[in-house]
Amino acid sequence: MANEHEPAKPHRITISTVAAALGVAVSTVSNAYNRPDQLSADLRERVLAMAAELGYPGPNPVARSLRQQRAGAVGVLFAERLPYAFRDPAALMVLEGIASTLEQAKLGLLLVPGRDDDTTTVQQALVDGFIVYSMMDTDPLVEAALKRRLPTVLLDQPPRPDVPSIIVDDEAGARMATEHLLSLGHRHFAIITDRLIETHVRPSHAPINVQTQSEATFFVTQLRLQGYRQPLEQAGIAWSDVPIYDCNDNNEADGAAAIQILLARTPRPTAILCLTDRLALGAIAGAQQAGYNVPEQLSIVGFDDIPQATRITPALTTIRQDHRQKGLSAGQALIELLAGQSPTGYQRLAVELVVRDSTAAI
Amino acid sequence: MANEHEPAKPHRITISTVAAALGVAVSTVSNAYNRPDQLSADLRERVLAMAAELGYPGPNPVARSLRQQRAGAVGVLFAERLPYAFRDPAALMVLEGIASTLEQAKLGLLLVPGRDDDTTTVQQALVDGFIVYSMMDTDPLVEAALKRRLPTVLLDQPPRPDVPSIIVDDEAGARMATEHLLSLGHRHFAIITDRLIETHVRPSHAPINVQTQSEATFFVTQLRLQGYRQPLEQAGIAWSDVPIYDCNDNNEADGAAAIQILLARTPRPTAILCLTDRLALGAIAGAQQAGYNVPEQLSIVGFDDIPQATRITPALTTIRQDHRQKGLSAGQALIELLAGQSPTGYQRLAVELVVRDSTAAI
DNA sequence: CTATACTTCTGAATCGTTACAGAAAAACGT
DNA sequence: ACGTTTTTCTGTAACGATTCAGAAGTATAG
Repeated sequence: MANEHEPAKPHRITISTVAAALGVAVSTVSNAYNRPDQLSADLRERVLAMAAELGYPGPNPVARSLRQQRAGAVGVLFAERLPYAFRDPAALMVLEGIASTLEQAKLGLLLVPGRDDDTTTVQQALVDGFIVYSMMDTDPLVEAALKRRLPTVLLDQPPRPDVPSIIVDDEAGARMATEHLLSLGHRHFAIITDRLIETHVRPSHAPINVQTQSEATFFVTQLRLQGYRQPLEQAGIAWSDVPIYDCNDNNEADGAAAIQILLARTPRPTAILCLTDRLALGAIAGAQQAGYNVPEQLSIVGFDDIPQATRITPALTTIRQDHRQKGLSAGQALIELLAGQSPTGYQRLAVELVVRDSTAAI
Repeated sequence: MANEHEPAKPHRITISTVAAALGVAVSTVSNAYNRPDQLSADLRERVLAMAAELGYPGPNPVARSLRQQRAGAVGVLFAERLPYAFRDPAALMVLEGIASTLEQAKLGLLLVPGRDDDTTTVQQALVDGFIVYSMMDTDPLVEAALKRRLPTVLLDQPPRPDVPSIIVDDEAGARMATEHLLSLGHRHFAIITDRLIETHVRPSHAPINVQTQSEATFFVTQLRLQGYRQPLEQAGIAWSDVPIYDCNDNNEADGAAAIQILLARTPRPTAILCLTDRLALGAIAGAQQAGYNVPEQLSIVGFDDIPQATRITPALTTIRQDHRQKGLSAGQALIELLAGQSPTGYQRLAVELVVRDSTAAI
C-alpha cells in the first residue's frame, strides 16, 4: 500500500487517490470505469464503491481528452455577438441543423464568444473542429480558427483552398428577386442592406453610393449585391442610380428606419430589394406606417424566407433558402472530416423565389 | 541540441518540436506565447517565426486546460433535445441571457447533447461548471452533472441543498391566472399541459385525471398546476372536475389538438389555463378554427409571455416572466461560483399577470 | 503433470502544456 | 574590479488520465 504521509493536500480526489485507498494500481481504477471486462466484477464494485465514498467525480475529462486526443465538441463561430445568435431566426435554423447532426454524433456544440480584437477564446476552445458561419471576411477570429489546423467547415464564407465550404447560391437568388421585380415593370429600385461598411467608418445614415461598396465585409452581402446588379444593368438601369441604404444591424427596426429615408428620395423608388427578411419585414411595417400601401404603391422583396415572412400582411415575397439544410450539411461535412474522410466536396445549395403578396406590378 | 533520430513521427507539431528546432527549452517557447516579458523580444520573434514555419498551431488548449485546471466554458443542460433548444422562444431568451453573461466573462457556452440513457456526454464535457435548465426531475443527466462536483446552478429545477438555484414564482403566476379568470365569472375550467406523464406511459390522448398528476416530471409543471388548483378549490370548484389534457410536446400544434378534445366535453369549459404560451397560441388557433370566438365564448390564458403572444389576434393574456433575466441571473451566479464566491443566495424571480384580449367575462 | 491459454492485475510511458526555482549572462553602482 | 541586481533562459515536476506490454495467478487440455 503506497502510503505517503504528506500534510494532507487540500482535497483533490483523482484516480490515484482511489487507487491508493484501495491498494491497487491506477490503471485498475481506470479500467473499472472504461473497461469493465479488464477486471473482475468484484474488484470493479469495490473500486466504484470506494470512489463513491471518497467523492471521486469520475475520470477527469480534460486529462482524458489530452490522452485520447479528442474533445468531443465542435466550436461554432458566428458573426453576431453570442447573445444575438439566439435572436436571428435564420441563424437559429442553421444552428438547429448543426445541432441535429452533432447530437447524433454525440458531439457537444460550443458557442465561442469573442470580439475580433481578442482571439484567445478561439485559440483556447476545447474542440475537435470548427464551423465558421457568416463571419466578416476580415474577422481575425476566422484566421485564428484556421490557424488551429483543426478540421473546419466554412458556411456562408468566402471559400478557401483546402477548407470544405457549404455555400448557397445567393447570387442567383438575388438575380431572381430582381428579375421578378423587373418583370412586374418596376424601374425605380432601392436596396436595403446591413453592415456593408463597418459602423465606425460609415459617415452618415444617408444612402451610400457605389464607390464604397467594394468594402463589403460579408461574403453573402457581396454575392447578393452582385446578383441585384447584373439584371438591373442588363435592363438598362444604372447601378449608380440605385440608392443603397446601409443599416447598422440586421433587424426590423433598422429596416423600418431605412425605408423612411428611401421613400423620401426623388424619384421615389417603387421596388425595394432587401438583403434579409428581417430588414424587409421592417421595411413593410415602416412603409405602412408612413401611409404607403404595399404592394400597390411599393413592392418589397426579402431574402431568407424566415417563418415570420408569412405571418406579416402582406405576406413577404422572398428568396427561400433551406437554412436547416445548411446546418445539416455543415455538420455532416465536419463529422466526415473528423472521421478522417474527405467530405463530399463542397456543396452549393439552391435557392428559390417565393412570390407572395408584397410585390405587384407597377 | 537534443536531437533524436527517429523514423520521423507522422507529424504532430508540439511545443517541443519548436523548441528542438530552435535549440531552446520548451519553457522558452511556452513563455513566448504566454509571457512575452519573460524573454527577449528578439528570441520571441524567432520562436514565433519558427512556429509559423513549422506550422505549429499554438499551445494545445487541452494540455493547457489540464495544467491550469480550467476549461473556459460552461455546459448547459437543457430538457429538450439539442435542436429543439433553438425553437422554443422562451428557452431562447433564457439562453440569450446566459450567453450574455458568459460572453462578458469570456466563457464559451457548451450545449451538451444526450438522451437520458446515455450520460457519457455529460461526464466528458470539457467545462468548468454547469447550468441545469428545465430538465425532467428524474433525468439521469442531472445526476450525472451533479456528480461531476463542478460549480453548478439550477434553473427551473427543484432546488437542492448546496446548489444555488434560480427559481421563478411559477405557483404565484398560476394563481394569478386562475384568479383572473375566476374574477371574470368563469366556472368551467380546463387545463392544457405538456409532458406531464412520459409519453410511453400515458394510456391515451384523452384528458387525464387527477390521480396520475403526482407523477409530474417537470418542476415548473408541478408548481403551475399547484397554483391553478388552490384558487379553484377555494372557489368551490373540485379539482377532479377540471380536465387536464396532456400534450406530447410544447408546441402550437399540440395545443390546437388539445383544445378540440376539451371543447367537445360536457360541460364545455369556458376558461382554459395553458401551461405555456405556445400551447395557448395553438389553443386559440384551434378554437378559432373550430368556429369558436375568443374571448367571447372562450377565455384562454397562457404562461411565459413570449414575443409571439402579442402578435396573435386576440392578443394573449398571460403570465409574464423575465426569461432573459433568468438567464442572466443563472450565468451570473455561476460566474460567482467559479470565482470562488458563494453567489447571492438563491434568487426568486417575480411574475406578473398581463391582461390582453384573450380573456373576457363570461 | 506439464504445456497452453485465459483472467486479472500492474508499471511505466505518454498526451502537451505551464509554473517555478534556479543557473547563466548581462547590466549596474560604487 | 567586484558584489548586487536584473534580465534571460533552462530543467523538471506537476496536471490526471489512458494504453499497452507483460507479470502473476488460474483454468483447460492433453
